[in-house]
Amino acid sequence: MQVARTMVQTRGYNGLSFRELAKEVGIKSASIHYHFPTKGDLGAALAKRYTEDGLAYLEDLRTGSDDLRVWMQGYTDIFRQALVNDNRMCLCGIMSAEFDDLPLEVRTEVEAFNALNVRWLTQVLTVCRPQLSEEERQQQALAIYAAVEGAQLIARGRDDIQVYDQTIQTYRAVGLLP
Amino acid sequence: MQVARTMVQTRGYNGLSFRELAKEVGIKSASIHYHFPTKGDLGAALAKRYTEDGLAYLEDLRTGSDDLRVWMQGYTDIFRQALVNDNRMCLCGIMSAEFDDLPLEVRTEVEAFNALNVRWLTQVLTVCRPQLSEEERQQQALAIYAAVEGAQLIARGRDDIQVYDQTIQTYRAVGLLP
DNA sequence: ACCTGAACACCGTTCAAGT
DNA sequence: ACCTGAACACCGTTCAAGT
Repeated sequence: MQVARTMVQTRGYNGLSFRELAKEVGIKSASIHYHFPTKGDLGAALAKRYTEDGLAYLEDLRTGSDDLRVWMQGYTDIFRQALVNDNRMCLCGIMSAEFDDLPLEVRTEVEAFNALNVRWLTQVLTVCRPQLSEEERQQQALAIYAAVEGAQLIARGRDDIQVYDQTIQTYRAVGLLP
Repeated sequence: MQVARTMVQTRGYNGLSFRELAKEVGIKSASIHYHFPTKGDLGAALAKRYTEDGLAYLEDLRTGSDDLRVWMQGYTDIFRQALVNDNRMCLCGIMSAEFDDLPLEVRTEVEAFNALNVRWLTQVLTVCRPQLSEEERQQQALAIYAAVEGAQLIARGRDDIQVYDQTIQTYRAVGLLP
């Protein structure tokens, strides 16, 4: 699954190949089908674990500090890290782009990841923008998440980490990011 | 090329199939290779024309009105239109996600599209935010473009046009969009 | 319980052959 | 100038067969 995750993050769900994956881990492609009957099963499992890992990271981040700056820095850093690491993308970001090609079970997991991000960001906004209504907070959280994913997408298209850093910086300067 | 463009916008570059495309337009896949020797040639041609169409649209928009609101509404509307139209994505946005799989000639065209957007937005910012330096304007233009692409990406992942509208609205409220 | 080889219908690509 | 059929090595998937 480690290898498969990296493949999807660099080449997308459509770019993930059972045969290539099998070669990488030293078994035959038919053997992978024993563990994950279809590509959809593998994709869903990948997105599920990705979301679980993200949840653990974000929980640690929030409990490990009470500094808003640390929280947001930690948040934008995960997306930054993917780019630094071989110009990869967020697993669910790249899968969102392929949405129409995604089996139903994969879509569900991608949606769960989106929901996680919006939920976490909404909680952060509860602390730093208490004057807003819950609905306004959720909309801002969604906007922040969308903007960060967009920054990653464009920076990747340029293969330039500076594009990401400058865009995040601009989001901050303009007040979109707390 | 019309059919191919739609295919990429819904399923991505990797989801584009010569055989399926051939069936759709009523010839054999080998015949398409006569016009576009490789998939990269087709992809590059698609991105090139897409950029040309975008350029024409944005030029008309800017010369057809001198109202900033009309300009920005027109800008966010093209990206909105793709979603309304069968939940499609910006051709170059979806290709950015598949960047590592893209042949060099396609990458070049994707970059040209990015550059076009940043250039146009920078010009708009020259009018409405003249106090900024040229460099600041370019960075803001890039941030706006990235945020709009991100909004489209996330809205598509939810198959919900309201997510796009609300996110754009939030960008506006927060001052990211003029 | 886990793996494999062989088969199936797909894919991009090539090329000799047709009009 | 444009198209085609057949071949090549790829793909996900299935399944009978092995340990």
